[in-house]
Parts: sequence; structure tokens; C-alpha cells
Amino acid sequence: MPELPEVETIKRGLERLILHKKISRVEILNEKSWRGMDAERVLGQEIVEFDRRGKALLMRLSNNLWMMAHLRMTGQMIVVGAGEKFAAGHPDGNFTAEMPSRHTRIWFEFDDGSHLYFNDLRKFGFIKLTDELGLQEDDFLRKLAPEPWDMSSDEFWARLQKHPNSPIKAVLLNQHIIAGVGNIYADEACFIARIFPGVKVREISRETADKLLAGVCEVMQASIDSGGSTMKDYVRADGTKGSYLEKFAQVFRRDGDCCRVCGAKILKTRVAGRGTHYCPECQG
DNA sequence: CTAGGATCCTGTCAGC
DNA sequence: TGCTGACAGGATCCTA
Repeated sequence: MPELPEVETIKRGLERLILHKKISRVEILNEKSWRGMDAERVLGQEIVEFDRRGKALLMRLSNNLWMMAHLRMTGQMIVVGAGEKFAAGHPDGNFTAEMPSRHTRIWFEFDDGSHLYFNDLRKFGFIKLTDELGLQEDDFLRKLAPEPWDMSSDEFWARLQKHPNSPIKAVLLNQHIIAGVGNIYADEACFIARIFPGVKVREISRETADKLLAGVCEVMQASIDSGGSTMKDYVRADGTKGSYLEKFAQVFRRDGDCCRVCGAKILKTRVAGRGTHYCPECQG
């Protein structure tokens, strides 16, 4: 899925395009993509506030209900409005398809005739409608750890120590330990800290842990600054893509290519059940 | 409690 | 060309 930087990119895009628009219609094409209260309760409501917690996107309505969206692996948010189109999330051909597409699971119409589409090829993602209390009690949000820039070096270290036998990558991916990190940024941060993602936490020095936390902040901030790794803005006719991967990625999906630091060939293996990219020299 | 694997789903791609 | 299995930017549930 979209990781934290992609969700932040979506949040900013939606803020720019649909803040204060009134929902006049909602269509649920896949029942399992909608959770919580009845969808009819969004009708006639304006979207008055956007927020993001880790990889979760929050939209507050004028009746004080919240729509919480989690895009999981393949979710996308696409706005088609008057002269302006915006899409962010999982990158695939659906970005350019006619909306709704065969992967559209939910869509909204606003009273100015513009639309918001929630696309999700694998149907793991969802939008949940809930009141304030329900939001507070939501299991995912309740258990979500602080974001990397809100976590002190001491706290990160303390959280690591609870999982001495886990590979460091599994810990970075665990949203109860640190929020927002996914497969791309876990690999990239490990490269920055010069550590193999499969190394167990107990083998990691305090100094390396500090480098990891700083690395996570660095790669995610760089990605946010470049529009996430997967954003397209159709205002520009060619549909410019978020540029993080091309511009900054050192290892992710670069297996077979040369390390930009030492020239060794980047390898791919499996750690914590996920495809994992690393430089065998720099991260030996 | 922890750690690891299966699972939810659809689609694509490499390798016969 | 057609099939088959592996894999995919995530999180939860189940098992040991």
C-alpha cells in the first residue's frame, strides 16, 4: 500500500480539491469496502477536516462523523473535478482509466458535480464511518504507535528492546512500534543505517538504532517533499508521477542494479515475509 | 506475552 | 500460446 508519505500526499491533495464540498451521492460497489455506520449518513454533509494518523486517512464531516480510510496494499484515491484531476495511492493503470473503473469500490459525488473514487484492486482496504467515540475506540488507531518524528531516541530504543528476537525489518513494519513505515521505507532506512534488514534486534547497537530512526524520518520526509512515490496530477497532461522512487530510492526495486555508494550489485531476498532489497557490501 | 506463517483478494509476470 | 506458481508499497488472526 501507500505508506505514510503516500497517504500524506493523498491528504494534501484531497484538502486542496474537496475540502468543504458537500456529498450529494455515495455508491458502494463492494460491500466489504465499507465499514461502520450506514453510508446514507454522509449524504448532505460537507467534508470539513482532513487528518492522517500513520497510514490511516481521516475525513471529518459537518455532522461530526468521521470517515477513516485505510488503503492497505492497493488502495487509491482519485478526484475527478472541473478541469482538475488528482490521483494518489497504489500505482497502476487505473490511475488513467475512465472512472469508475473495474477497481472502483466506492465513489462519492459532490454537489458541484465532481467525484471522489476509492479504488482498490485487492479489496483489502476500506472506509469506515464512525462517530467521535468510535474513532477513539478504533482498534487500529488505539494501538498505533507514535510517528517517527514524534519519537525520541530513548523511546525508540526502549520499544526495540521488547522484541530482541525479531528481525529489525519486522519491527520497523510493526505499526504498534512505530507508525507509518512500510516495505519501501523499511528497506531504505536500513540502507541508510548500513544494516541488513534481517538482523535481529538484539544485535543492534544504540548508535545503529539512532541512525535507523533518523533514516526513517529522512526517507519519509524526502518522499513527502517529492509528492510521495506514486502521485499523479492530471492537471499536467502527461500525468506526472510522484518521483520518490526514481530520485531517492537506493535499494527498493533496484535489485540487479549497482549500489550508488559502493557499486556492488543490489540483491533481493525475503525478510519478515516481505521482499527485501539490500546492498551486500554496505549492509553486510 | 512473542514470533512466524496463513489469510484476505485480484492481477501480473517469469518460467516452463 | 497456455498453464502454474510466486509475488505484491498491509494488517490481522491463528498457532506453537
